[in-house]
Amino acid sequence: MALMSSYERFYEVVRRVPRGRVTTYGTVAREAGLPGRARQVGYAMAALPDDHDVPWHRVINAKGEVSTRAGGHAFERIQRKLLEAEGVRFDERGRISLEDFSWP
DNA sequence: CTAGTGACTGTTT
DNA sequence: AAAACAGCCACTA
Repeated sequence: MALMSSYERFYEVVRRVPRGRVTTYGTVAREAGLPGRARQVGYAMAALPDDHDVPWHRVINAKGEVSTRAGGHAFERIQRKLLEAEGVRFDERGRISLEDFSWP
């Protein structure tokens, strides 16, 4: 696997995020060797194929919140539920403590 | 080719 | 603490 698209690089990084931890878009870009491309990470997540094995729900924004998306809040609700099921705790404002849960 | 858009972020108001 | 700004760049029309 010599050549990988930037999307595939992002997916590989997200696959390394352990259960019960979260990481940010900017961190994924940096770990993938493409610093400053946080927006592309979000774009890559939106473009995930149906048969992926990428824990996309562990990727949140730099504020520690689940990012909102165009179209509706259904996915955000699912994302939060998945994280809570892994033991990630949200505060009363719907934010995660990056101090406690961020990866690496 | 240009222009608009967006699962973002760090800095400055 | 929250909002505005300026970078960022692949994708689409």
